[in-house]
Amino acid sequence: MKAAAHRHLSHPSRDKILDVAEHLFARRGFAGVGLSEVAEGTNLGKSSLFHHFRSKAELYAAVIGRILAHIEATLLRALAQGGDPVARLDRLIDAFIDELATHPTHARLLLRSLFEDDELAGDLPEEQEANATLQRITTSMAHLLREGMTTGAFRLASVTHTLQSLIGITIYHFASGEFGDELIGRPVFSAAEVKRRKHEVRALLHGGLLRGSTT
Amino acid sequence: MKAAAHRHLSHPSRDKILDVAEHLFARRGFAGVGLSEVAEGTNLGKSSLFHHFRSKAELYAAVIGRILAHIEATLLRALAQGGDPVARLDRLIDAFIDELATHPTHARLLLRSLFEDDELAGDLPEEQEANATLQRITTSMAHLLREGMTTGAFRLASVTHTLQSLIGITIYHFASGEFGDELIGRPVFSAAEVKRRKHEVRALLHGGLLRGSTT
DNA sequence: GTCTATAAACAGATAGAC
DNA sequence: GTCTATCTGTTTATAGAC
Repeated sequence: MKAAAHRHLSHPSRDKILDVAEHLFARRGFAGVGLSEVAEGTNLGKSSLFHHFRSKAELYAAVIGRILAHIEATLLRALAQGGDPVARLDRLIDAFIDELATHPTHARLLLRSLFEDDELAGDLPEEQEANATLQRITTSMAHLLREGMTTGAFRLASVTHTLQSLIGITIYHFASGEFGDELIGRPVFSAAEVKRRKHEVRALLHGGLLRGSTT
Repeated sequence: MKAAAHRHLSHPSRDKILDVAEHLFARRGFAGVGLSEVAEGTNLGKSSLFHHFRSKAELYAAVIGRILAHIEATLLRALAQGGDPVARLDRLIDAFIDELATHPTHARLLLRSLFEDDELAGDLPEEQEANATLQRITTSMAHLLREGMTTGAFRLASVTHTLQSLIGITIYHFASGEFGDELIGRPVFSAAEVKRRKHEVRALLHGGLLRGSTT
């Protein structure tokens, strides 16, 4: 108990570094951010960063790990409330969208961590823990889909492809930045558009795009 | 006529640079690629790159512009074949998926160009032409959705949110890299999985995820 | 159109004082 | 735990010979 508790104690400088790095990495990615910028944003010297993180890669992995842990907690809380598969899926999507809308850096970082696999070697313990968290998230979502299909609540489909579609629909939208804002016509992160997004995604998942067809 | 034709003449070195840069930028993004790598991959000296492109940003914009032009041509060809809105949407999605599957760099570059707006200033003529192409693509897709909704072929929904969903479902999947491969269990770009993707996306768009509901 | 050489700025990381 | 100073390598870009 006590051994794990240190993770949640506040380390002011460390947390400040993580906060600043999270915003910068979300905007410009791993390679696009210099440690001098991070130092500047934290009012610390560049060298002080290396007291808290051994390398830039470790800092990046820590940022990703922190948001994945937060997302996992949010989604598991939504799933744990029970109900039939349809109710749980609706709640899961709503919770996911709320999470991404509340933390505008998360969608971009999540998307980057999924397809910037080339930037990191993958050998740091922080990266492996982040990958494990990601694994657990996808596994619980896949389990829900599988259950819904066996009980007949969901149409029979490929679980993994459906999972990819859910990820694409939810995460991409909140990562689309200026393009999304201009396309939608209002800020993607505004309260009204977040509410509309939930409604639109739910409608698409429930009934598809076509009218009155179940093909 | 003759004035525009020079765009399509072959400029061996220039095209080779674009090819090499396209692969590198797709993997590691704008900031993650050094011009020395591009030079190495083309068997040219670093300085020779500056004879063909004024700056790294211009090279990047040229890469993005080239793939956007290719995608626009592909999608317009699919739309031009006519038919009712449902037929045209199905053909559009199939053509889009085929395009992304045939050119594995495109999904990542497209996604990056949508949300790496911070990396480029946006003032180069190459960037503005790329943005105009992107605008035309989204406009024709929006037009199709609007037509389908007014004729009653599609369920009434937000055109722009539906557009975002279509983009997320199609592009993200082919940009998901190792994560996607591991989730699906087979290479996302394998012929069998591309075929399955088309089928799964069509099923989701036609009937949604729930069984026998049209809510 | 490609090359060598070089400039000038910046990167990540380390040493050691305080 | 933060600092100054420094090392080493790399970055984009330019100048000018061929």
